[in-house]
Amino acid sequence: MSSKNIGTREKILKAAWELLEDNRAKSVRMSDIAKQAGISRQALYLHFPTRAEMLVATARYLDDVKKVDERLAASRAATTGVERLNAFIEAWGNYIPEIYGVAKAFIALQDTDEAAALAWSDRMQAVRHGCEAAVAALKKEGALSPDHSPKAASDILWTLLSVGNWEKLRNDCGWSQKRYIETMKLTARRVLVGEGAQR
Amino acid sequence: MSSKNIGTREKILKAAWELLEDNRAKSVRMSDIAKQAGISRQALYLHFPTRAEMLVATARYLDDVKKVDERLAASRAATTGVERLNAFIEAWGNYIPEIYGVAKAFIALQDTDEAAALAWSDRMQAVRHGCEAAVAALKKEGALSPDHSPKAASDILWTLLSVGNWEKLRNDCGWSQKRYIETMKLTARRVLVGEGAQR
DNA sequence: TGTCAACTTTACACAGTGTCAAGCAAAGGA
DNA sequence: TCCTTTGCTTGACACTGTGTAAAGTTGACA
Repeated sequence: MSSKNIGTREKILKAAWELLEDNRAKSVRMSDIAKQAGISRQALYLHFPTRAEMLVATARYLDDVKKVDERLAASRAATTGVERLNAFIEAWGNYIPEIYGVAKAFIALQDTDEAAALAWSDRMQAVRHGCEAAVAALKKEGALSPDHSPKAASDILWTLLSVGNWEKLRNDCGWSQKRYIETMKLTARRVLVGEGAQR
Repeated sequence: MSSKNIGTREKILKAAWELLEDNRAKSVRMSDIAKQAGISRQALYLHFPTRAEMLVATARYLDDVKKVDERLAASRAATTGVERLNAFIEAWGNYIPEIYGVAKAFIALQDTDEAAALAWSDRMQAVRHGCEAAVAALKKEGALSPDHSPKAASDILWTLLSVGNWEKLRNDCGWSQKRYIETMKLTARRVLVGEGAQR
């Protein structure tokens, strides 16, 4: 044990996750998390100095449990560029609903908390690398649309696949998850892949 | 005069706008707005019962000064569907930077304040109607891609043109406003317009 | 038996929103 | 001229949520 009780720390992270998961939008307070974890509010501060750092830890915990990086990396196995693009969209797009609660809390914190903003931007960079890899695969086989440089194409794909867009389509527009994935695949292909290599 | 001093009310709205405009991200407090308007914090509450209602009024004031609805309506003058789509993207896309400060404050409020959420969603519905009109124009001349129903196409266009996407591309990806507009036009065409009628 | 770590309880400082009440100054009747 | 109303000021305070501080409890382990 490096320090503290490892069990309590995990209880906290799980509690935070659970609350963020279904308490959508409503602010999850430190006291709520403590109650959920079955400990005192102050014990929380023994493990995490601030709310922001606790959320960062929660995000890491989630990534760890859910294995995002592995899932994103798996999309690299596809042979053709388009297949790879599809695999990446599927991997990330299906991951979003699993982290949505935590993601939303992070996005809300971005304006007020420097550390949280940094942590979130770091996680989003991982997604960006996935976008860049998919675009590079297209480029390599000449399938990338001549309208976009690889950087521009990555920017577009990254923006397209943002949590905000997922939220809008699923919540505001009432799309199903399946439809979201399929439309994203189609859209990405239309925008990024050159006319000759659409399929 | 219905009540209160109309001059002070406008001073407040202008002050709020100015602060939201360049105080990006940093939270603009009621006391900050009062100071900027040259009145006491309490006088603010004589005009607006809550921060949320003040922001709603600020948004309305902005729309009034900037004439969004007129600008969006102007895009309906275009003859062909694609031209209309372009005109709409240009009108709305160039409006975003002018309201970005206020928009951001609203988006931040969405989770905590019901009234603010409603007001913002109402404003976004206006944009949505513009999207629907542009899509309908495409559909009418058979230029709408067979991949999408009018509703789906509107959803996609609406999502594409969200403030969040503008923010990501301009701030995180470093795009120029001109580039944003041009790429959005191209993207919308690629995604929404059928193969035969791309230009 | 003593000590240490993890946790509890209680209390408080601080920021920001929103409320309340008393006072003040100018405009405009009667 | 006095009186009332309107729009504002000043100052105090309640409430919520975060984060700090300190003293007390409990159980493990040596």
